[in-house]
Amino acid sequence: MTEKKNISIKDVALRANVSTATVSHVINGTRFVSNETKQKVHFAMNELNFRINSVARSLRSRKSYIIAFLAPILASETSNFYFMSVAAGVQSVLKQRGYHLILSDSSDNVEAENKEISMFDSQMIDGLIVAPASRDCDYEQLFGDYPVVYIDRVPNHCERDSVLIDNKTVTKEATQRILDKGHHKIAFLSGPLSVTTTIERYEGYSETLMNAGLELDDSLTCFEEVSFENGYRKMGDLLEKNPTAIFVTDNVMAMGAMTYLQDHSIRIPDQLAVVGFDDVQWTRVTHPPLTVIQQPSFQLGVKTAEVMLQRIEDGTSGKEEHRLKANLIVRQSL
Amino acid sequence: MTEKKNISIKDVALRANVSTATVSHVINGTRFVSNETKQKVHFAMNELNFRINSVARSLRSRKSYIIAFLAPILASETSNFYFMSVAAGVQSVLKQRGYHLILSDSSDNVEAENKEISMFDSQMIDGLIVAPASRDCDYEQLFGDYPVVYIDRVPNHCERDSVLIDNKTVTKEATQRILDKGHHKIAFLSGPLSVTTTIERYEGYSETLMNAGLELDDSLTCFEEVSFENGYRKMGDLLEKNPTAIFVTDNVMAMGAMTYLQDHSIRIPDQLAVVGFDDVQWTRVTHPPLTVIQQPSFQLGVKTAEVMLQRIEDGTSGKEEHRLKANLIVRQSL
DNA sequence: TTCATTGAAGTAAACGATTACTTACTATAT
DNA sequence: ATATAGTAAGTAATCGTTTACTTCAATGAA
Repeated sequence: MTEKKNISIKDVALRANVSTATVSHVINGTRFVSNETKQKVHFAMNELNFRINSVARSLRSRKSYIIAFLAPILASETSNFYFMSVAAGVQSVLKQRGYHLILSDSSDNVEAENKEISMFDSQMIDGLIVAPASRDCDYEQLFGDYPVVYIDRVPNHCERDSVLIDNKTVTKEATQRILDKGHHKIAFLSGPLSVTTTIERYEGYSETLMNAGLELDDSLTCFEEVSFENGYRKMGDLLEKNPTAIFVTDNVMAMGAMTYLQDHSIRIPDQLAVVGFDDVQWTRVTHPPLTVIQQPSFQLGVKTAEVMLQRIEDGTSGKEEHRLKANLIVRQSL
Repeated sequence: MTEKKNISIKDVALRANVSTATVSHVINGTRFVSNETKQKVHFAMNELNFRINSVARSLRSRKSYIIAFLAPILASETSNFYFMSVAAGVQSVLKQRGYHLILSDSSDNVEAENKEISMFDSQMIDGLIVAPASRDCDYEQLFGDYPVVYIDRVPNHCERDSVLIDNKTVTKEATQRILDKGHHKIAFLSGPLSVTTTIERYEGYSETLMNAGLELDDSLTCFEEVSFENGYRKMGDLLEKNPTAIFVTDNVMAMGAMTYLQDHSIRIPDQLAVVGFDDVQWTRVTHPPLTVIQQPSFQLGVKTAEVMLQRIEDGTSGKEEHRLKANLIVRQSL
C-alpha cells in the first residue's frame, strides 16, 4: 500500500501565499476575497490538481450531503420496479441540489431493516427516507439525529412527515368501476396486510362492495407474500371460486397471475376481467393490455425528496402527511 | 437550529474512566483489552447511547466503506431494468461486507457522467463501478485515487478491470439459431454503436450472417437511441423491408417493438420471428412469450462487486477482463 | 496628529476518530 | 537485588476542513 499524501487546502495556501482560511473562503464563496487573491488561489489549485476532501468538510461542518433511501428495492432477483422508480424520482431531485443518494435494501424484513438503520450514524447521512417494513416497530429509537420522511407507508405510531399514495380513494374508484361493469364476484389478490398500503387498498375494495350491498366473501380474497410464484399459484386457487373479475394490487403478483391466465388460455376480459396495480411497461404488452391503477411512483420520489430537503434546509421538523393521487388507466382487460 | 453536541469517544472514555485509545480499541477490537475494562466501556457506551461518527473515522482512517455505482439507471421514468438488476447484485455483495452503495445516474450522457465523477473525491468513496457512457472519453484523468471497475462496457483505452457479458458469443449463437430456423432476412434493431456492448452484438450478428454466406443488408439494421418510442417506430420502418425475423438487442426497444407488432396484429412467429434481449419479466407475458437472450445481470453485479472488494482489500490494481456467459432462453417467438 | 472605521486576510481551535509511541506495573530470570 | 520481558492501558499527534476571532493597513473624521 503506497501511502499517498493528499493535496490539502494547506498545500494550496502555501503555494498561493495565502492562509488556509482564504483558500476555504475562495472555495465556498463565504467571504469577500479580492480578485487578485482569488486568481492566485485558483491558479494554485489547478497547478496542484487540488480536490477538496468532502469527508473532512463533513466532519467540520456537520453536513454530508448524503440522503439514505431504505426500501425493499432488491427483494430478490426479480426486483421491485415500483421502488426503483420511486428511487429514480428521489435521485432526480437530490442530484439537482447537490446531494447524493445511498440506496439501502430492507428486503421488507424488520431485522434487516433495523440493522441498516443502525449502520447510518448522524454524521454520515443528512436524512433518511424509509418505507417501513413493519407497522409495529418502534422506529423512533433507532433513528439518529436527522430528519426522516416515510414513503409509501407509515408505521403505527408515526411521528414524522410522510408522502403516500391515496390508496383508498383510487381502489374505491377502481372497484366501483368493476361493479359498474356488472361484476359481483370480484376476487382480491394482494400482499400481506402488514403494511398500511395494502390495508388501505383492501379497505377501498371492501367498503365499496359493502356500499353496493354485497356480502364480503373471504374465499375471494387472498393476502400472500409478494412474488411472481405466489401470484401464479394463488391465481389458480382463486379461479376455483369462480370470480368474474379480479383486482390484483401488486405488479409482481399481477405478472404471476397474468402468466397463469395465459398458460391456461383464460380469455380476458370475457372469462375474467383483470385490474392490476402499477403502470409498469409490461402491462402494455400483455394480451390484452392490462387495465391498471397507475401510481405516480416517480412523482412520489420527487415529492418525498422535496419534503426532505425542505426539512433539512429549514431545520424544522413535523409530521405532515402528503397524499398523491393515483389514476385508473383503462385498457382492455376490464 | 439547535446546536447539538454529539456523544464522542471522549465522553465515553471519561464516563468509563479510561482513555480514548482504549475505547477505540474496544470498538474495533484492535488490541487486547481486559474483560473488566471492556465491560466498563460497553456500559458507558450504552448509558450515553454512543454512536460512532463514521465521518471522523473515515477522515482519519482514509476509508469510507462507500462504493459508487455510476450507470444509466434512471434515463427516464421508464427506467432501465437491466442496470437496476445489476445494481441489486452489487448491493447484495457490498451489504454483506459492510459497505454502502451510492447510486449515481449518468443518463448515458458524457457531460452528466463526468460531472458525477468529479463530485466524488477520493476520500468520499473507496471505489467506483462505472458503465462508461462514451468510448472516447479519457476517463483516467477524471478518476480519483480509488480503484475503478468497468461494468457492462469499456471505453477505448481501458486501463482498469472490467466485468462484461460475453456478447459476441451469445449473439452468434442466437443468430445461428435464427438461421437454422430457415430465416434469411433477419432484421437487427439496437441502440447506437457508441458502446462496446452494442458493437459486440452487432459483430456477432454480422459475422454469423457472413459465415453463412449471406450478404449484409444495411436496410435491415437499425441503430437508434434507446427508447420505447424508437422501438415502436423503427419496428414499423423495418417491417417495410419484409424481414422474416428480427433480433432486438435491448429490452426497452423490444418492448416498443412488441407493442407495435401487437397493435398491428402481426402474428409471431409466423409472420415475424422475434428474439429479444434480457429476460425481464414482461417477456414472459407477451403473446407469445418472447425468446430472449438472458444476461446474468444480477450476477454481473455480484462479480463486479467481488472484483472491486478484492482490489480494495489487496491494494493491488490491474486490468483483468472478466466475461460472464449469457444464455438463450427459447420460448415461442422464434 | 490621533482615533475610529473599514476592508482584506491571517491564526488557530475545533470536528471525532485512529494509532505510533510511551508508561506503569507485574512476573520471571539472573 | 536487578535486569528483562510481557501485559494493559494512556498520551497526544494527526487526518483536512471550517470559522470565530484577530490583525494590519489604509482611509477619513475630528
